[in-house]
Amino acid sequence: MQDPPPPAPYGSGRARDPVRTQAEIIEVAVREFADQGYSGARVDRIAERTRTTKRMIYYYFGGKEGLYTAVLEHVYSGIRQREQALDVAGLSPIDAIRRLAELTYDHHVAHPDFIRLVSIENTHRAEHLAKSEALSNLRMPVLDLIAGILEKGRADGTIRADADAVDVHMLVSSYCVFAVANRHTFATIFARDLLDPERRGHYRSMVGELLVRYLTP
Amino acid sequence: MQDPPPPAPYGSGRARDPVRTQAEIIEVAVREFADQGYSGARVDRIAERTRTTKRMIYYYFGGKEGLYTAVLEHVYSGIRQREQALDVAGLSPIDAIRRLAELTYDHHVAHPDFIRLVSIENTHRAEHLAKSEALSNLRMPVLDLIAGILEKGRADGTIRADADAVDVHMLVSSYCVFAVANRHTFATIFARDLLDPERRGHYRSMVGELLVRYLTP
DNA sequence: GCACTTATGTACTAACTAGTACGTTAGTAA
DNA sequence: TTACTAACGTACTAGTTAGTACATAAGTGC
Repeated sequence: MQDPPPPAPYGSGRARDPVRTQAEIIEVAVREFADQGYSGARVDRIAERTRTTKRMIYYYFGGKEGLYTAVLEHVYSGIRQREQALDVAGLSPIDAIRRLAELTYDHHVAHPDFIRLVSIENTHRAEHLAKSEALSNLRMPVLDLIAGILEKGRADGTIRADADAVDVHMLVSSYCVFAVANRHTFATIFARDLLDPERRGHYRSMVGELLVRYLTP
Repeated sequence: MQDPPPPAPYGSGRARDPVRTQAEIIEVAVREFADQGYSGARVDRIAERTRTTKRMIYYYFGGKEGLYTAVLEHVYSGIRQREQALDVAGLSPIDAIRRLAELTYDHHVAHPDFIRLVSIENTHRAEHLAKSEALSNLRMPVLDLIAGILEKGRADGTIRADADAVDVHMLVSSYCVFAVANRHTFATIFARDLLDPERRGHYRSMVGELLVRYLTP
């Protein structure tokens, strides 16, 4: 009698809800893969942490690799959507670049799982990304935004003529990704936490200034 | 009779050479861990690719984790030694910074395994680095070099007063690490290989210019 | 040439892990 | 209400993988 029957957790019987089941699997899998890497992630552990079973992972995603690819597609579609919401209209080209750099910094700091998954995918030489049709042809909207700013700036002489949109994106990304992706080894060796809330403002304005100085003629 | 005895591969009997045995294990393990990540690496595969057996890995390194830590210590000691050989004497502070940035770029491009292992260690939140006494207290010599350059430049007015050595190192690292670490996802999505030999010169001078512009008062 | 330590090889195991065979229930359309 | 399909759960398996028990040979000191 010290063994009361466990209450049926979510109503009686099974709650059939394929959309929620898949969403929940993805959500848990994002964390597991971001935390443990592809090889370190465990399908059983993911299943445990959902309200469904391992069987459903195989039912919906085919297997570990399919689930991982779905996770990549999920997080990339997230950043793509947020990039489309970026707004720098009404700013001068220089201010627009500064704003873009700072917003990118904010975004990356706010989404470490995305950065971790990108690092992990690079460890595997982006082979899953390349295989995914949904992803390998993905053009990121931020590129068009940058190209527009640069063009305007070149026209009014506030931005150097040889500025290239992909390079600008690379500069912003490298700075923002590093702070998140290499946070732990950097902190261990140089005793400085790049994401220390007290230094956020400093590092945030730094990337803006870095880009502005680089792009000024 | 169609089964000729396999020739003893390396002289007759066992060649006892503990130094070479350990060195060979480390060398093979660097590649395996850099290629596959910590969880993806296989102790059996490492053993296969050496002239010794798995038993020796456990004899010398205690286990997979000990071997991985030894690999980290090995590659960090390598970069530390090469940093000590950096020579920017006789250059103006500005030229010294430019040179330092470009040499760091060259170094990182030449040692992708190191960058990959750092990424992998960050995936695991630098827990092995932190545990290793040999590594967690490691001060990188490049920091003193940068500090010296900045001090000289502040004195003669060629470098802004608020420049910080750790931040400068972070700027250089972020750029150089990104090109190697995120090469694959970047190439897949933006169709540009950051390590394309034809673009090396461009990206090499870019990091120098980036730093010089940022540090100019 | 003998005792002892270090280095090495072979063969094995316990535990884990991705994946599956098989059965069952909930909703749906007729 | 019945036949059917999509969604789900349980119990299992085959293969892998880190780690070990045990035996043995190569040097070393005397």
